[in-house]
Amino acid sequence: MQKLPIDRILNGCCIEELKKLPDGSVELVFADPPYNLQLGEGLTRPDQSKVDGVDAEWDQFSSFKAYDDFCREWLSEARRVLKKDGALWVIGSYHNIYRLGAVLQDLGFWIHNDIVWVKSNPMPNFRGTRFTNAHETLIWAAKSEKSRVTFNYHSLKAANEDVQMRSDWTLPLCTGAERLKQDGAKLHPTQKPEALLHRIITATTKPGDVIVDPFFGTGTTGAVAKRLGRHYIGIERDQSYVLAAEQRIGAIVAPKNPEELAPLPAPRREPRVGFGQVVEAGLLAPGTKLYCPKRKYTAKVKADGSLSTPKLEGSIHKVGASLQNAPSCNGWTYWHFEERKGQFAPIDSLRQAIRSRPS
Amino acid sequence: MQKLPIDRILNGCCIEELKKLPDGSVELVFADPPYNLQLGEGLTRPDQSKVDGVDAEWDQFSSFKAYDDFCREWLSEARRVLKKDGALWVIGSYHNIYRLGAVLQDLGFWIHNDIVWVKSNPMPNFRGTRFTNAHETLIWAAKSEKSRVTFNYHSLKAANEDVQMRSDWTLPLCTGAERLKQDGAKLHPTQKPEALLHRIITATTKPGDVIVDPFFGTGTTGAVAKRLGRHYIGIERDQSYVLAAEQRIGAIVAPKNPEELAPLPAPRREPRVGFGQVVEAGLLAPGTKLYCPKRKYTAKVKADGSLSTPKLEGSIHKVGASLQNAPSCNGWTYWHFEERKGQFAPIDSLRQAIRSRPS
DNA sequence: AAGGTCGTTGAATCGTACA
DNA sequence: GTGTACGATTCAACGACCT
Repeated sequence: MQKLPIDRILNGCCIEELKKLPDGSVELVFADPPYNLQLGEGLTRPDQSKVDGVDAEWDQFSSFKAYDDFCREWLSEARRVLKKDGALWVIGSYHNIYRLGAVLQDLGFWIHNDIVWVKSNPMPNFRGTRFTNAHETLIWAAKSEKSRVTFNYHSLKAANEDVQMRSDWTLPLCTGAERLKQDGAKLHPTQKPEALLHRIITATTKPGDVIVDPFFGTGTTGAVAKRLGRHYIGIERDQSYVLAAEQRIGAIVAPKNPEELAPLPAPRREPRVGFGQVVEAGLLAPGTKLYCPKRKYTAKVKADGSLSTPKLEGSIHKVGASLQNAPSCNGWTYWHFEERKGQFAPIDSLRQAIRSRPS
Repeated sequence: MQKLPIDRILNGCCIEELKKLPDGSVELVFADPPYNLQLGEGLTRPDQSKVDGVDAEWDQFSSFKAYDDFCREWLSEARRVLKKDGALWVIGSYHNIYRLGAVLQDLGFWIHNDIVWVKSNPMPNFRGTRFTNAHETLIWAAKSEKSRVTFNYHSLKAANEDVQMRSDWTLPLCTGAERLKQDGAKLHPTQKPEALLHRIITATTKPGDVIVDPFFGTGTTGAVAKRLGRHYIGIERDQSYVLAAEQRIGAIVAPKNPEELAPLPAPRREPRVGFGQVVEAGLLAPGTKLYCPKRKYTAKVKADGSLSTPKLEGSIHKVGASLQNAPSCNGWTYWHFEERKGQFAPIDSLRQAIRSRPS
């Protein structure tokens, strides 16, 4: 049996290189496989600039079946390489995550959680045709139903203000100085933020564990693993990525006392409360009349969470601004509803009610 | 072909009852399918043999296959029943959503978004072995890639503080008075909050549309549909749920004023005004100079409502696109005229002036 | 120095009405 | 059905540059 190529990057195809690794030899696999995006013609922003989309050859598959076959192959090898109590993380979007999830269940992996990476700064939908694609999905699965996987529950809870870490993680994209660049352009189209790997590794591995990443890219997994006192084995077929990753990881100093490394707390963004939620929650019925502070103007609540007057329609803010001929208006404090006969309250009180709902 | 059983609950198996509905007859399917099929009890293999649990892995595969077969059957019927531009929503957790997603993709449904329902008050994980399961996943998919589905973009934006609605929705569980009870116990184990259905229905249907829910349960879909001026067809095999749903929906008063239900119209639904009309109306004299936003390019207004530069002639859109070397251009917002000395305004403001003229 | 403005960018399955 | 022309459409974060 081969010796495990610890803390090295193997330059080659993920399936072939996985096949060279011995059975039951590693604690964790983290995988960020191709998403099979199948993008159409070039997308432009409203200002006519072009979106730098993912058009790499490695992301193209001819059919769902071709993609499924690919997944089945590398996931089988990943499962073989895992120790009995080992675990797997995969990340994907709606394009591929249902394929991945179904295949890994078929192979006997046992899902513990799926995790939603809620992006604090996603790319908007430029054409106004869909919801902003603001999240990606991760699956955390054990090698089998009987595996007793590592889960550092207490350190996660302690790091998270003594409440259990939830399945929704709000984190920003990988931008700024963290993003690897070459001649000013991003080196890799889909580099993941280190904070994401930090949380995964501190949650589900112990110091000294070995983590295999079969789609190593620019080596985020290796960088975070080294910083956290874990070992990595990277597999990457593009040599320019291998070189960049080696340089990146080489600059990182491994810690002296990995046991002391705490997981990242999970700050939860205060969710935006829109007027639509007030209507959805049944706090104001469609058709209810709203009044401006001096009762001079009125508007009607619509079922979709907009306001209407005989001449105007739009958000609580836009309609308020138009009526006053002002550039802007805070609709929450401008619009009032009749709470009791002759008693008016600003609709902001209803937003407060939503914010303080059971949690 | 049968008449559509509008605003009724059909007491029976979802597949059999769906089969009775005519082809291409409804705008939306919302489905909250059961996913306890793989949990041992009540599970039968496709061949109806007993599960003995000796061969755990084969057994698991067999149970996934049974669930997939079930999904394929009801999703096929759901797709058949949908109009050409119809759409489907399904909700699930990690137990079943990967099966559902993969099957619906295989059947030709075209995913537009997946949506994460982030629960503001989830049940904690009592044993401390996993992350708190704090979300469920919804998939919004069109009948096919070519479908032009309903998406009330402007309603959603107005309801959400004038920013695009994202794919992560934070909403509380269905609790309190909204939760149907019987002798103090919850009547249905997985009753969904009305706010969730409210957002789905206002986002992706128009008033008067027909919504089929093949797993009707206690009728949340029907209740919200009725309140929003949409029609429903519920299918439910448990008669006690049917009775509860009928009572619940019967107590709801359908809205009187359709204008309160209408989605915010897109600006483009306003009557089309050509640039020629601006010139005809004398709002811009032939020969007037127009400027691009950065004042880099200029063009002259011609009497026939076209633009000219020394090298180019054509519509406001074509000339703008050519100058920028862009595939397309909205001339209304690209071209500016000098309103007062040093003050520029887009020519779109002149179109607005024409639209708001008394006619 | 602190603060404001402007420009850039990120895993994206991103039109439609009319002739 | 198909081709053509109109014309609708973006949020948050970060860095550069200016006042």
